[in-house]
Amino acid sequence: MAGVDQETPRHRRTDPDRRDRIIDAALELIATEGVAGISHRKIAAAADVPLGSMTYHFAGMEELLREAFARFATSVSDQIDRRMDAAHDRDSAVDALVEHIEEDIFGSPRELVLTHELYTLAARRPEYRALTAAWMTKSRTSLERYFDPTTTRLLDALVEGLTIHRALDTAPPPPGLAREAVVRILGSTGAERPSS
Amino acid sequence: MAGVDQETPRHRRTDPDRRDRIIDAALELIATEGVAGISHRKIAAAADVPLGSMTYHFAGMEELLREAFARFATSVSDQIDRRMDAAHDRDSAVDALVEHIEEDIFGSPRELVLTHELYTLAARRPEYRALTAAWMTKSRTSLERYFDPTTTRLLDALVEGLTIHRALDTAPPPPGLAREAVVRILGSTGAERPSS
Amino acid sequence: MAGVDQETPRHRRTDPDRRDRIIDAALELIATEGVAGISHRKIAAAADVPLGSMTYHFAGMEELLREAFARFATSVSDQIDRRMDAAHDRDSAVDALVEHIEEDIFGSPRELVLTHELYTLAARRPEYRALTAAWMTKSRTSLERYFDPTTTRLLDALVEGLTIHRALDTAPPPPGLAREAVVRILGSTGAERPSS
Amino acid sequence: MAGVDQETPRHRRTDPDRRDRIIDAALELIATEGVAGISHRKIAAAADVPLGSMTYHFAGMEELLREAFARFATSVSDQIDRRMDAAHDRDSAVDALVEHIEEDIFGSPRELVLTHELYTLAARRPEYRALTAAWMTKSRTSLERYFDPTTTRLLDALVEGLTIHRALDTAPPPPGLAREAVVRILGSTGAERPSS
DNA sequence: AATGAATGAGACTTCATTCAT
DNA sequence: AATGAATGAAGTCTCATTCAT
Repeated sequence: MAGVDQETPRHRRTDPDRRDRIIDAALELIATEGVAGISHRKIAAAADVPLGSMTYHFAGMEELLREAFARFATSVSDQIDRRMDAAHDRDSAVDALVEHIEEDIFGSPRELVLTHELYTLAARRPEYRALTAAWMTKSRTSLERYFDPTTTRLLDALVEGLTIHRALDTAPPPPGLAREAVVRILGSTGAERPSS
Repeated sequence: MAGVDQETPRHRRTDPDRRDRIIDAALELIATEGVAGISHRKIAAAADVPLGSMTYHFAGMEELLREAFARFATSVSDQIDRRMDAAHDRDSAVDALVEHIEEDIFGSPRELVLTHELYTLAARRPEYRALTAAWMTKSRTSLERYFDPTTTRLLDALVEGLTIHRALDTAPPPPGLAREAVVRILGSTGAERPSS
Repeated sequence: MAGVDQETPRHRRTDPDRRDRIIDAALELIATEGVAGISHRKIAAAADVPLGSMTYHFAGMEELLREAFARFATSVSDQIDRRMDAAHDRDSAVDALVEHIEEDIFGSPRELVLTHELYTLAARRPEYRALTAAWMTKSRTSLERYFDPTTTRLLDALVEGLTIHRALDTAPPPPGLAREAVVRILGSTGAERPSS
Repeated sequence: MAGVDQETPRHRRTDPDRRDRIIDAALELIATEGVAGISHRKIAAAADVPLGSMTYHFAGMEELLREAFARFATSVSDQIDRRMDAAHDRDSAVDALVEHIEEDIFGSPRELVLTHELYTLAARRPEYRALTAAWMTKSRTSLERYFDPTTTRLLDALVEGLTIHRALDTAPPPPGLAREAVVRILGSTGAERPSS
């Protein structure tokens, strides 16, 4: 199947990467210019596909947008999952969480920007809310390996708030803030971490 | 000559509210259609001003956008300020905070949406980050009447995270979550407050 | 449905002369109204193509302008070439040159005007200087069939100067001026040429 | 009169420099951006006068353009006049002429460009032809101090042609070309200059 | 006499989509 | 199945001019 392009098949079968390439290009372009700045033309050029392909593969910009953000939400929600996966106990989970807050998002403008683009879409439209809700569910599932449901919810919200404030402020937060936050949310529930 | 124009003056020469009306119309339109969906034409129509007015009063869409969000940020950051203003001690401040989380934002799709549009802009561009940073500063100043600086920062971040998760989830959060969060952040610092 | 469109196909899909027609229309409009007076709209109307065609076929007004003047420069530089082609010896070449000065340009306001529009562009921008330089090279090549290089250069300059002064003066020049000029430039070089 | 601005005259008399400043600014802007690129706005900004002044002082762009080019034509035609003025005999007049060809115009993009803008206008419209005709008349009068009328006309045309070709070519002309041209036009009329 | 405010017209360009192939 | 050609609608912005002051 794959890899038999050379022998001139009578009917060139549909190029399976085409769609993927378009979606990736769209995502990159959204990161750069915002949802407000994209267009079929720009995406087609970035993906190096003919303009006509765009409306052939996707019914409209709407559909493309939805698929692009679905891909993004999945990929980004894998992140905290991997971090929690790598942790082996509550203590290292806390460390991982702090690192996540302090590095993952601030370290990547691309993700920061795409996250907000998605939130903006989700704030207005239920279709996208499905994406953000699934993302949250996945985050929480990851966290629940080490924390009880309520603590998990609070930690999840806290991560969100700290991350956003870190990104949207002009001055950096005081050092150690993230850890302090986590410690307070944890309170006396379960094993307490001695001051690191 | 032709027509019945007598009542309306041919040229509305003086209209000092013009600029303001345009800004308000822009904000309303952004709430409805998003930054991606606005245009000079639509805003002009909504504000009932000639299209030519748009670039007369604002050097470009950029300038209009910036002024619109400046107005929004100011108005919305007054909100928590007023809530804290109305509180008279730490306990009622906590109550106010919980109410703020549970009502202010979720209660108004307009504000939720505009907030995210602004965050998206701010994530990409420093000019807008100035707006969000000022907003955060104002929130914190309000909170610092009742809480120490570190607690304030954490509460502020928590409010952000809980609000967003509330808005971007498809299921409502468990009741009492906001209060539980605040209580944990407060921890044993200062006044006791028995578990609600 | 409404109207009597039956005869005309709804969408004129294939029209291979489209680009050419636009260039011609542009040139004619420049002759009439000047580079300062043209616009996509006017050219589109003159060429009977949709406005949207303009930037579809040409990346911008710049590109259209360049192609239009390239066409013009080529067509006009063919002129003296043809005249020199028709001459069979030095004497008839001189006659042809005099006729060229006295008739070709003054005889056609269109060419006069377009020439100056091109010169104005070339005075400011190297891209257009490539056109005028090629034109001059071609003129000189034509003349060098009958005259040595230095004489050719001088004749070429003289033709230019006399033509322009003829066109930009309000009174006609004294009769015989062009011939006198050529005779002087030729001087005693080569064949004598008895006073006509 | 001049210099009594301090004592608050009851009625601020019309600022006599205003018109001049506008004309100069227009000329400079035309040199930079071309007739095609100017506008009331840009000129007003460059002259530092209110936009409203423009149509107050000049009936329209037409009038301003005419005055600007009248000023330019006068100033530039003074140039050769001064050169001929400085010469004291036929030989030094020839030297001055050669210098004029080789330096005056090529030395100043501004003048080159403005000259062509004027020629372009004159090629199309008689009003501007009056300007170019007067300019030529003045040039010829200057030259007739040293040369007979026919020679003058030919020299004048030659200067024109050589200057233009020098400016519109991409390669520089062979050295000594201008002098060779003048020598040939002079021919055996009057005193001949030995090859320098 | 002079000008700031305002605007309708029109400038160039980009766009999503359609259609014939 | 896929796409190059084409276009009508709409985008932002600039403009000359008018008018009230």
